[in-house]
Amino acid sequence: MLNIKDNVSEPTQTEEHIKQTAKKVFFQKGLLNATTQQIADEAGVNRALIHYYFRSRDVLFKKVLEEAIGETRNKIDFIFESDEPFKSKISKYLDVFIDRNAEFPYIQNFIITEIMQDPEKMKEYFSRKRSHLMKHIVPPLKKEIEKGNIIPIEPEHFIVNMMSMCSYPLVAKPVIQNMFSFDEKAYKKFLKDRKHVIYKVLFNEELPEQLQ
Amino acid sequence: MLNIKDNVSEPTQTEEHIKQTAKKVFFQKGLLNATTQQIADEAGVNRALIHYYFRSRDVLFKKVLEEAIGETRNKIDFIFESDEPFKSKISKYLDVFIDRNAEFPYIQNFIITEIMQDPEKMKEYFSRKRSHLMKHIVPPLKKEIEKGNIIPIEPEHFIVNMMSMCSYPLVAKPVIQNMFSFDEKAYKKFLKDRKHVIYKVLFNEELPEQLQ
DNA sequence: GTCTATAAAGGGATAGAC
DNA sequence: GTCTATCCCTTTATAGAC
Repeated sequence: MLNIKDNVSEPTQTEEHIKQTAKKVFFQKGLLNATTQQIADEAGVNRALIHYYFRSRDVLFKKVLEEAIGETRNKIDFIFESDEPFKSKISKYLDVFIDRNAEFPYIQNFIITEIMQDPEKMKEYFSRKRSHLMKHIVPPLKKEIEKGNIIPIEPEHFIVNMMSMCSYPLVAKPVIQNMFSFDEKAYKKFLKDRKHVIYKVLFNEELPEQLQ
Repeated sequence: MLNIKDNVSEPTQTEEHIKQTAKKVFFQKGLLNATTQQIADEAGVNRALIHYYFRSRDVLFKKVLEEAIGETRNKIDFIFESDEPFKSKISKYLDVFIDRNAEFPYIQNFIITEIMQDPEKMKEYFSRKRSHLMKHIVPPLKKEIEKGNIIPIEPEHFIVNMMSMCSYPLVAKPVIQNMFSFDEKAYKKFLKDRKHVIYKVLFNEELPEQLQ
């Protein structure tokens, strides 16, 4: 009997374990230039196994990055495909975006550095069609502005403001900790407050209790 | 006759040229892991010369980074040591910060990645005393809030909001260009508008004409 | 599937000629 | 000051034993 799984190459436990370890090393630890040896050590496997499963370091890179991007995209699409009010969607988006960036603070750094070294890679990681964020945010934002519920602003600037204020504090964690003499506890507290601060800055009103 | 310059090792033309090239390769091109060969090629000199002038790649790194950080710090200190009104200082700070980030978009990326790989490096790049930004911004910001001129906000969040909205669009240039399908011209126009947008978000009022 | 051994390439650093 | 030649180390990748 023919087993379809033989064709789609069901990942083994070891393969999956290596991938998860690589994700951690690259995006959590920020070791952008981690060697295959480092990843193998961290995963507790022999270095040759990485090549056995992924052929090359580059392929492992791509697999891990695509997976991480895809996960975030799915979460965000799920939020915006619901029929909640716009501000409530944005509130949930802040949660997801902050959480994802807290889990993998170096993923954006990684993307930017990778793309910089070879701009052609952009096309590999992002689809050619217009960003899903644009699609999800621009039309309802314009409507809310027309209705007078949101201070007038170009949608592009609104999106960039939102992403900036979410991403930067997480990406630049060491800089911020140093600047304000934050220990780990103080930094965590600071992050926890960010959601309220960002919501207030974006909409010029307090985050309602039911969205907290 | 004793020449003092012999002691302080006046940089030669070639030495300076290599340093400027390295600055460009690292911070403009974002080639964080540029090899000495790449830098030598870009500068049009022999690779051995880099070692002759700087002994090691690491020393060159540090020199270049310290120089870039120092330049920015001087510009910012100059602004805040004047006796202009607070909002006017912030407006000038936005100019400097956006300009510097536009010139060297990858310097923050570089700092973050370096520090992540060895947190001890933080101490080399930043002085132990409290950040100059804190010193310059926190007291006058509190006063303005008391006077009712600025919407109440924790100074730390104010500073992070400001830095986020300045830095991110420049650091994440390729991401933004892709998301909004911006060509070079559209991206430049977008950046030009940022100053107004950020000022408006920070102070909830339009940027006055005399500060443009 | 997993390991050892080794090939092959790249990159930092230095010695020494000019 | 500048160049060539070379050493040494790291890292990726693969061949082949088990």
